[in-house]
Amino acid sequence: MTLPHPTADQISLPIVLAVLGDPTRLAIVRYLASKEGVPLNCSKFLDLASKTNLSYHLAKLREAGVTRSEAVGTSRLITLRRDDLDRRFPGLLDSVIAAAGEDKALPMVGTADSEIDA
Amino acid sequence: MTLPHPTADQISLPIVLAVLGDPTRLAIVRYLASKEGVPLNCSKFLDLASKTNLSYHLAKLREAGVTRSEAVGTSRLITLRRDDLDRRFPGLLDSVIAAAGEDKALPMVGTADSEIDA
DNA sequence: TCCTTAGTTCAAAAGTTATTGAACAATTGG
DNA sequence: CCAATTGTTCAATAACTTTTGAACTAAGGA
Repeated sequence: MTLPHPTADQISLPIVLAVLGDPTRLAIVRYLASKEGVPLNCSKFLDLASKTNLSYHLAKLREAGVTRSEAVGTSRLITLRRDDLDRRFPGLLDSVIAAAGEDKALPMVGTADSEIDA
Repeated sequence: MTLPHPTADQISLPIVLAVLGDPTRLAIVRYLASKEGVPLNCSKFLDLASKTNLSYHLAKLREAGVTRSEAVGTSRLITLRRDDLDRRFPGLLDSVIAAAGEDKALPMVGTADSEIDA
């Protein structure tokens, strides 16, 4: 672990909720949850936002304690902090992810808007 | 019901999360949940914020579909939309409220800071 | 070494949200 | 009718957040 992460007990509920209250970040978390166990790098999310903007959103998720980012070579391997989140806020992540799955308005990783509009 | 409320299926997950991601609003929801069934008026929340600011936060909660405000005389009776929220986002409200209950940093209705600091 | 890939940082601009006070309505009680 | 109570609206401001592009670092491969 290279970048600054809060410890499990530093994770704050309002901050987590605010961070998840952004459609781009919610889409990232939803995708991470769907690939749980598989560490993903930032490039997976490039259809959600620009590289710079992704860097910003991924930092927000990391600083809130929602994700863990590990530097490996020039990559960042990003994982959901499910263990810590479940311990701090039992049931929260699952209900958010389930609800996000029902939300047709959320952006999706791997679903180019251009293909839909075309 | 007098003021504009979204219908249950208009309630949006990111908006609900963003709205709950504010400590003042989270404290309001936490208190509403603790008095569930009892409609409360705005004055109950005056130790959280000024009257004007409360009006703003209560409007946000209402517009997000988290609360229902009914005009009765010069009062607004405010209730949690638990039924609609549970239907749309099963488990979400309960896990948020449970987590908020553990959060010592959240402002509290009926606990004047002045008394604590004194 | 040079080039590419992966991602960060910085500063600026744009947009949004929160907070305030003064002025306003609407209802209720005297 | 008058005054008090309850809460809203409005405009201003302050404070954040998001987005952008250009410049940067760091690792890895040819």
